[in-house]
Amino acid sequence: MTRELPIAGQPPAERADAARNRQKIIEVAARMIATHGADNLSLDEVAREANVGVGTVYRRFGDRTGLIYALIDAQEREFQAAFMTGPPPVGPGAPPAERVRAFLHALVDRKVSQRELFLQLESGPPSARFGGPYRVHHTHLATLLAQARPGADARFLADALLAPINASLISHQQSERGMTAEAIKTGMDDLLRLL
Amino acid sequence: MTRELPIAGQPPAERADAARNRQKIIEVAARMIATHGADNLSLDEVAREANVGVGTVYRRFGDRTGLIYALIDAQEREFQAAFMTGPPPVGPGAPPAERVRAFLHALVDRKVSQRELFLQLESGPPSARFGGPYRVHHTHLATLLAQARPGADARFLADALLAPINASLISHQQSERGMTAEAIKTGMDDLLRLL
DNA sequence: AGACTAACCGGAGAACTCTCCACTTACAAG
DNA sequence: CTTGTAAGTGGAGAGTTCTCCGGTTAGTCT
Repeated sequence: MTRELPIAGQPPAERADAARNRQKIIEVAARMIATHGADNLSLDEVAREANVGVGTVYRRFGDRTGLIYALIDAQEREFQAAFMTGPPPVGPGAPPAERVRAFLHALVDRKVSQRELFLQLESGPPSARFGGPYRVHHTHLATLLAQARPGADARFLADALLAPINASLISHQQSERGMTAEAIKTGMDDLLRLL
Repeated sequence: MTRELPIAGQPPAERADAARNRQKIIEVAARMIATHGADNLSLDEVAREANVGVGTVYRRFGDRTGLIYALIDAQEREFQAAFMTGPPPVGPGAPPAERVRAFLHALVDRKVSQRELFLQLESGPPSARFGGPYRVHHTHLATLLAQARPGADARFLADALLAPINASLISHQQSERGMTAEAIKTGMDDLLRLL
């Protein structure tokens, strides 16, 4: 008897068939990326493989970037929970400067581990790059920086610290210059120490 | 009698008809961008407008990004000449720290003034983003930084300073947060002062 | 149960980027 | 001037992303 009760002023819940399709599409896309790589992901092919029309994919996810983002979303929620309400040093409790450092390290790890997906996401339209997650990261970082470095332009500084942690730069540093994730984190530490 | 003399060991010069077509394509593309915006540039349409097959466009410029780059190239050459051999403070003669600052300011201006083109270029494949110009800028900046801040990891630092000066972030800062080019330069100055 | 309707579905098709290759042409050499 | 050929040409077509909309269905209400 788990009927969906209508909630006043709430957008109507997703229909059961639609939810099934969304799930199926995400599964298929994840599988196809695992085998063929994210840059060869064709939404036509995803639709075919999921036994769904291509229109359905677009209705559910808006565009290519939207689907990519859906694949990132689960980890992004975890990440946000970690720095908003999780344990120190990344969560509240530690001194701001330390939280900044922990946050940037965690972000580097995140970009490295989902490198391919972020590469796709970041080559989409700017709205995708700076919407949602970026805004949250930026606000969070700017708040910490305002505490750690009163007087500085925290918002610009946040942009400036976030900017080097982008998938295509990291990818370039790793493949073209042989840097490891650790080396990148060390670099960020140096940068922070200088500040 | 201005015949092209063959130069030993040199790749053969571009044929006259090919040069004409290249020129025509660039002109048409520039005009179409001026009227319709860079993100609505269709290479099919450029080809049609230039009375040329689409194959010719691709033979000349490789891909979409290649054509975009050709439109940026003239100013890029000027820019590189300015910081390699031009007058101080951006050119040689001024102290390294000052040259760094002048270089970053000039780069901000450049990205702002050709914002649309860079936006296109930077949303292409990473090879386009970090090929050619980036490599030159990075090498130049790293060299200056090695002099100005001996002991620091100049190469990483160069990446980190170049990263915030990217077209889509700048575009976002301008349109979404109302920052001017001056505000961005001021922010970079603050960052440099902290270092 | 039956009917109503908002949400959903699928696939044709428009618009684009890029590849391929049979044909054409500029131009250096004889 | 003629000729050989490397360079250049153009457009058909493959493979994408995304839009549109007539037909279908899940879930609710009586």
